[in-house]
Amino acid sequence: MNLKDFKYLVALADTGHFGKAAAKTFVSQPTLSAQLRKLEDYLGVKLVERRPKNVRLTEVGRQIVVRARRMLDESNEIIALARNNTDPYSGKLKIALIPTIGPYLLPRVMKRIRKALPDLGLMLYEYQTEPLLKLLREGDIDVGIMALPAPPDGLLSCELYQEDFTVALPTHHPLTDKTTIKAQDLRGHTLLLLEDGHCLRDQALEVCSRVGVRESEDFRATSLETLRQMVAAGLGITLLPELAVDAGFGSQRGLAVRRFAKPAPARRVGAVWRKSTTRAAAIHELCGIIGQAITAKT
Amino acid sequence: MNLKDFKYLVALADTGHFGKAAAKTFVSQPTLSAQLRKLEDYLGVKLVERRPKNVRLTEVGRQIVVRARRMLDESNEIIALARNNTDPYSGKLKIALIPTIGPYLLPRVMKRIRKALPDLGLMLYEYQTEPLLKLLREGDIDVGIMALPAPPDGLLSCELYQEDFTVALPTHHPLTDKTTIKAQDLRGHTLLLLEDGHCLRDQALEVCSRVGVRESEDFRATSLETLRQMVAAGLGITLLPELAVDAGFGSQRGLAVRRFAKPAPARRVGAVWRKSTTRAAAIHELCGIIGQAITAKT
DNA sequence: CGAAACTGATAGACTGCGTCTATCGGAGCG
DNA sequence: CGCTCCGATAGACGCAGTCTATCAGTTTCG
Repeated sequence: MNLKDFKYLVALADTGHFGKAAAKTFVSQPTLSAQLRKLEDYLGVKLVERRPKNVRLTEVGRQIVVRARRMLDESNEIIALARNNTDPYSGKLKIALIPTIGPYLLPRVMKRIRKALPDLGLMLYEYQTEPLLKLLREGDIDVGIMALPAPPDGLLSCELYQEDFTVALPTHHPLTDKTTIKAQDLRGHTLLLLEDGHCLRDQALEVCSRVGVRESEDFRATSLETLRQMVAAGLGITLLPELAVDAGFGSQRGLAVRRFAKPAPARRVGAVWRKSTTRAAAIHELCGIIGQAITAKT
Repeated sequence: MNLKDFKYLVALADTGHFGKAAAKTFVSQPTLSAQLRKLEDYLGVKLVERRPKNVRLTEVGRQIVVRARRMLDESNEIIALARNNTDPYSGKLKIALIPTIGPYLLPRVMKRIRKALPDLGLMLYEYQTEPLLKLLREGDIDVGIMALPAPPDGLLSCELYQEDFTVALPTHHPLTDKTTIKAQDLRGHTLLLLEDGHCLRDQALEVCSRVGVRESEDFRATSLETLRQMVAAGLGITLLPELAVDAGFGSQRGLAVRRFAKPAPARRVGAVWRKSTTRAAAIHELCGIIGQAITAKT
């Protein structure tokens, strides 16, 4: 049983004439005749009544033509669906960012992306690194944007930019006197950090642990913004990634930011995707745009 | 684009595994692989993402699978539809009878037909000969039951039975004295007939015109029953086909019936259908049953 | 009433597609 | 580092779909 056979049948139903139906379907009349006979044999039912002057559908034939039409409609819809998705830069692209990047990166790049890839439907998600990687591997999302390095198994990645860490201090904190800060300067100060699961927490700890900074024991921020508020309230200091510094959410009152002395500790931010992805073209384009946007603004 | 390809695709969507999908569709793995690739090439879209451990559908792939499933459902429905109609003695059969036969023949045969062809859905209609033949030729009905001969163009027919004409008289009519009547005996009596269009009218006229019976000028009955009532009321005499005599509709009071002397004038009643009909088997069976029923009872 | 026209069926040949078996290449796993 | 699993590739084969040419049965018209 073949889709073409049903095309022939429907054409015959429309024209009531073998020759015209054949012309309509761009085959010879014997072909249509034979194929229709084959279909009738296969179904074990007479579909049309051949009459000297024209052809009339059987009762069963009529019922079957209804279904056949629906089938052909579906097939056309499939073709249309495929045609609309032929453009590799169209369709949905599911992209997840970690919480310490998303809110600060997106405002800087979304406008450019929309302009460069207007047909790309970006679906944005926010997950911490571990669940993000899990969803990525399972195919629930197409791209992850996170701190590199990413585990190499089945994944590819591309660095988008590096961002230095900065030190966020209460306005009247002694360290505000310095224009640049060295890691050792942090010794003895109380460090406020994000809760477990945020990679930024681990990165900050790695910077500070070498010089013996002690972490505030009874506090774990759930987001960078609350962390920022706590620092402004004078409860301690923290490290902020560069992109998060200028984000003008709420007021910056009570908060001072100082850069590290070169070479400043930094993290690499990149995009990660499956080797086997079908959206490589769109992803590469996306990476180019984001990289360009960040380096241009910095 | 082929239905099988979509079967492969759906199987792959279900199993997430080329080998298993191939087994499920009873082909080799390379076959399924090649056909799927062909489908992707044809549509110009990647449908599945081949991953080392299992396979995942593309976004487009998922959308297409939905349609593909619908298509396969339709095709299965078509097969089921055909299977249920494979029995030539099932399905609808549209049968029309002329008014002077239908009400008298049907009560004698319907029970037998239902018993012998329980799956045959009889659709019954009543038309005079001319419109009946028109509908028959156009395929709106499958069989006509009428007085023979039928015009031969594109039609076949089969005699079911012969029925003698009888003379219907008011109870106290002089002709009731005779046990059998000759055509000449009718001379000088007033003949009541059906309105134009009924073939029985023409048949009765043919019997009587040779002997110079005059028809009542201002009266045309619309049905045999009204005709019968008029005769019983003493307004004239008429000819009744044999089958209509014993039909016990209403009372027979005031009505006497006499047979013609042999050879009695008669009409042949038969079934008529298109040469090109697809229901020949059912029709032949039907004719056999009706013929048997009538000859058995007579 | 007979010839022409029209319609669908049949015959026979050819081509290409779908299918198979055998094998490869690559990735993950112990 | 070798084993295993999975999908892709190669090459051969056979049938199914298609074509052209022609037939057979009806209808139509001069």
